[in-house]
Amino acid sequence: MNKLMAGHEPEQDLKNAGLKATVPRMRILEIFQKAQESETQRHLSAEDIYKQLVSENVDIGLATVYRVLTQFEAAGIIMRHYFGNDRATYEMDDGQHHDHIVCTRCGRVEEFVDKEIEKRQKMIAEQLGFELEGHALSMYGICSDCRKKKLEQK
Amino acid sequence: MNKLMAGHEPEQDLKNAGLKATVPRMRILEIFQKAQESETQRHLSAEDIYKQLVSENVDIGLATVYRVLTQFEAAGIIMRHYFGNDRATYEMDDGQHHDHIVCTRCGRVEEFVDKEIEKRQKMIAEQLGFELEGHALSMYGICSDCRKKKLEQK
DNA sequence: ATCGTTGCAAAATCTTTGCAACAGG
DNA sequence: CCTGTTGCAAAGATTTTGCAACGAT
Repeated sequence: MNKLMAGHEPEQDLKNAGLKATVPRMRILEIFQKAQESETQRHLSAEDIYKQLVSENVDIGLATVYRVLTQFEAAGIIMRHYFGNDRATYEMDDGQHHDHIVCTRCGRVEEFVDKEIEKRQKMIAEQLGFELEGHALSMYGICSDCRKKKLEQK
Repeated sequence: MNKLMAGHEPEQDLKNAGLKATVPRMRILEIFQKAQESETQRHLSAEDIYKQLVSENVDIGLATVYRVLTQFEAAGIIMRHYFGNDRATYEMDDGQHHDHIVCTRCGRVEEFVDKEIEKRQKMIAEQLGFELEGHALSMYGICSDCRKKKLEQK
């Protein structure tokens, strides 16, 4: 029960973030921690989380999920992304910036960082007279699995 | 009244795109053509267009604006972007791909292209096993005008 | 006991759709 | 004319908010 366990002790993690350790917040944080460890599905929407909680017989409202997500984002526990255009998805914020490539068939998301791209972005912002605050780079394509399926169908 | 005037003859442009030249479509296309020439405000939302038409005493419904925008996008006349997260904005599609940097203070949008970034994106997609279909790179920052204002306030 | 938190329902926002009236070719 | 198009109103989808009840300390 020490700080080294951070990341697996929802109650302590919440208190460290200055948030009361309530049932909804702990359950939601657990879902993110579990998702973080999984190969796929690190990115969850409010609806995803709500459905999972309901299926676990947790009595919760969708509004609460939204409120908790907002609080977690403000606390730097999670990050919000808008991939398509419609719904927001969230993933744990490990402090390391990264960009995404999203499969347009199955929705799978892979993450990457490219120092060269980051460097050129800074340069371009400077040239255009902007003080760069952030950026969002999302690429869209067909992942290896879906490409295989595509070939099999032919 | 010839093809060389394309870009300034809404009626002909619409027919070329396979769309009937109706009043709403012509008015909306004109708005985009005018916006295209302006230094600022090349990016318009459905609401922007609707308000402008209403202010010009054109009898039109917001639903029609949305329908026309969808048709124009399908016809390759305009491109849709999602900068923030909430509303979509559109700009004329000149056929040349470009990315955007958006001022977080005043909403001003500048466009740019960087061959090196494009090249590395292709490379990364390949490494991750994706067949790249597209990408969206938006940077966010404070533009030169807003930086000046910021300094004056201090 | 206190003050933040929750669930519910209602509202807000942006966008799409059903439908009868209308208009372009 | 005939079919596509429009305006209006209503529905959808996602997210936010008001409020009274509830719960952690």
